[in-house]
Amino acid sequence: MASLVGTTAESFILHPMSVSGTEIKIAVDAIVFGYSKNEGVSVLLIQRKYPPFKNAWAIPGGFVLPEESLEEAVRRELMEETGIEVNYLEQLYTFGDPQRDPRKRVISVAYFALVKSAQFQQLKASTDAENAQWFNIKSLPALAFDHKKILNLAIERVRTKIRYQPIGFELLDRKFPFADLEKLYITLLDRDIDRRNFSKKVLALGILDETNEYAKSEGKGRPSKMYQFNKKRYQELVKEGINFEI
Amino acid sequence: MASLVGTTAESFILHPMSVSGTEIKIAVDAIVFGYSKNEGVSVLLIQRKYPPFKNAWAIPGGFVLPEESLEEAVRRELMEETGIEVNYLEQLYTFGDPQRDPRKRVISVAYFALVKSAQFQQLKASTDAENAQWFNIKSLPALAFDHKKILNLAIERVRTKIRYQPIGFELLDRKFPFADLEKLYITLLDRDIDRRNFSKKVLALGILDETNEYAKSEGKGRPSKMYQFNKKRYQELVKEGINFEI
DNA sequence: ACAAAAGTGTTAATCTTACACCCATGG
DNA sequence: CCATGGGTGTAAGATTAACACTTTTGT
Repeated sequence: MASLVGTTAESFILHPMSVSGTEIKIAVDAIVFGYSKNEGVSVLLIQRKYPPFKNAWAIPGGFVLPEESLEEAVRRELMEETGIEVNYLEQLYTFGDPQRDPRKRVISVAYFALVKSAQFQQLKASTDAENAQWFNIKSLPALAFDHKKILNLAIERVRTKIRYQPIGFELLDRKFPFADLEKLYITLLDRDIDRRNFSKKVLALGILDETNEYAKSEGKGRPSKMYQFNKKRYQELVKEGINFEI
Repeated sequence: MASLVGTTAESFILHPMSVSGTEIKIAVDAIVFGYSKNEGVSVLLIQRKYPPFKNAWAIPGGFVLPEESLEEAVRRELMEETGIEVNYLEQLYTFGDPQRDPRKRVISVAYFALVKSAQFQQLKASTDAENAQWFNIKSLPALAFDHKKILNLAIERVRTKIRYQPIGFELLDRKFPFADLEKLYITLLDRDIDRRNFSKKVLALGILDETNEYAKSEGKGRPSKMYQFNKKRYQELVKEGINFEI
């Protein structure tokens, strides 16, 4: 049987004693999204150190260990490769095409993840993972393997899902000015939103708590109230059959 | 390394020489839905011949072969185990909990599938797979492994998806009386539908062709026109940005 | 002629969209 | 006092929901 050295998919090396290759390896990959008001939506990529696709950018991920769940594997790999802890994690799709890895059959369970705005900012500065980097989704590099396809699916999923599930809040800080939420939706849906209609709609859902804090002004304009997402309330409302839709 | 005899997950046997068990096996499972006007929604299950869960009912599926895609694996296993060819196949979710199979680590990529009404009827009669059987989703037996969870997710997915994708047609015959479509929606959504509003809405989508055939009467009532789903037209409309929603 | 299911239109209610002015702050 | 962004209400239009009688067939 083929034997593998190392645990991350992007660095595995076929051992010289490899034989049949009938064994299928199972990996996880995670498309991590970050958001900031100024830069919009970014994804976290890592640069490969080994062939194939040496030096190409790729989605972080790696092989699943025998005793860990898929989600644990994702969180472990993200920590190892990028030093990040995500805030929201959801299974996206499983990619299993026999040719997707040129070396060997690898089936990859892809996840997408969201990080809070503050953490996204912070990570940008950290020196933790030198070969990990955020890329704005409007200017992505070429990607290794079928990672472009995975990434496109993830982007589409987030765009779609944000309209009927309150996942947008997972990209903002815990407390945020209302305008940030609006800007996030404008960015993701790529169209203008009427501020009045949007705020009426969102506030009518009853899942945002108004805090008594105000945004520190950035030099100009009226400071805005800070809001926070009330997850408990949201879950209660879901049970009562209310449905989020924007 | 553990070695496995046979290809179907529900019948695999650990070879006496098994050692470490660090190898993860990859399987596919498929929840196949059938529908008939009289019996409503059914799923296809197989009865296990080997322990664990010997004689319990289970979702059909099995291990992925080294050279086949996941979807090919599903179709192959369905043919082998139940003799069925499905009409619609979509990936559902990947189940990877380390404890889900008591013997060994098995990650399963679950699919759901839809078969046309006529084929569903026909298969019920066929003697092809003696240990395969249709069960109405309202009276399901206990299931092996975590298959109950998988099945529940599949049911939920179909119920949700039928509201925004035209997958309902995949459960009916190619030509069907309008009332059958309505009854399917009533069954799946589990609530009454106003016949006039429903037909207005569906016909307004412009994706149903009226044929010049009429349903053979079943003894009483006015015979209905037969309709058929125009998939090509639907795809054109999707490109133009129209969206199906019921 | 009656029982059973198919076919069809109108109105009220709800939801969605379009639209513009005043307010609070910093410079 | 000006520039900037925050905060807010109303009316028209579009969509959805409620509702019942006529037609066609078999018996």
